[in-house]
Amino acid sequence: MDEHGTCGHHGHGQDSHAHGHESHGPARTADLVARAERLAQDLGLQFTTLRRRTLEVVAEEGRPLGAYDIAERLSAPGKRVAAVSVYRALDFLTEHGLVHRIASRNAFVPCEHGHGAGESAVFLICRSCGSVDETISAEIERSLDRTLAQAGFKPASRIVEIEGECGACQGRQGE
Amino acid sequence: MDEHGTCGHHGHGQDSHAHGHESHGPARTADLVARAERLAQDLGLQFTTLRRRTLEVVAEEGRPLGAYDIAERLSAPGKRVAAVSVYRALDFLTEHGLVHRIASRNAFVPCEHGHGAGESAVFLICRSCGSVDETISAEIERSLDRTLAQAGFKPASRIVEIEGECGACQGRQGE
DNA sequence: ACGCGGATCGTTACACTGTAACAGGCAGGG
DNA sequence: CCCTGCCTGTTACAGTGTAACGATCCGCGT
Repeated sequence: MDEHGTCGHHGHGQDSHAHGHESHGPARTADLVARAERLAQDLGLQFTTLRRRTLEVVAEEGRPLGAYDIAERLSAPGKRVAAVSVYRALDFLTEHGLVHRIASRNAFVPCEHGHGAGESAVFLICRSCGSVDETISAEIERSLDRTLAQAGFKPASRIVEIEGECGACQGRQGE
Repeated sequence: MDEHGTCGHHGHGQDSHAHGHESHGPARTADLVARAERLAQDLGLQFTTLRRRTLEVVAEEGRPLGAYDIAERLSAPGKRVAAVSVYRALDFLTEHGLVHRIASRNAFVPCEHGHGAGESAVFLICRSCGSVDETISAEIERSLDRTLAQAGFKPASRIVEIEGECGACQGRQGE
């Protein structure tokens, strides 16, 4: 159930295509942790060990992780971490834009660029390799804002998730 | 936990704003059932009693219903309908575009306009009254298509769900 | 030092969401 | 009639998420 096939993408970065995640690994993780520490410092919040480790686990994995998966990875033979604790840590992390929740998968991914928590992202979820690519398009935001204004609707949070096949997986089709 | 406050909306229907659901009631229900019967006729599918009643229940309610809520409404003192049966009926109904699943709520709403199952809709979910408004914007679709093409991503299904406050609820704020 | 309040975390219990597997029922075709 | 395919009923179970309570830790004012 693992084998996440290193979906390379390629992203000729137009329109602030903010990913470039060959090997989601430790680099991004360190960035995220640093951002979290700065954020906690500035706002007087507590970036506790559990929260840091939760963030690290999510960031190391290159694809969406369920809360129970995270709990499992955080647990050690003598030291079990309950899912409920992970949920609380995830609440904190999502509130401050450090991780995103993928509603269509009940899973979580690290935020792959430094946008504030208020912005909206588009998630491209590959059905073949399971990778998630986070992009931002000002054009989409504009169209959405226009539609929302027409409907007299005041948005609080936006969920845009596209399922399909990523560029890398279209090459090795049916393989 | 009910009290769905009759969120009237109003929708000055620009950009194919396809709702107009003052009182989601029986009218829409009959339309949907008729559509389902035609569809089943044409494709040689079975629009069974369970599927029809499930569709009716979803259509009568003006807001997202969970599968277990539907099961409860379909059950009678001596005749219990299991949730798993409802899920199967919902699978059928969603596959053919008669109802939509709201991923962020794990709930289902009737399709409020006659688009084919392939199209993509934008769901406006009100946090105050719980109503869901389904709209379609060609502009948003174009922006999305452009972004997806740029990313080399081949979409299969699209989820666009905006949470916030609907026009009607903004009037009676905090009330 | 002491107590206090607030936030975090551990633990248990529970509700809700969704699927797998198997058996019975029902219609249509040979 | 039997066989086949689809739908449904039933049970069991896995996965997701929250409520509630207690313990702990930490900073703060006295």
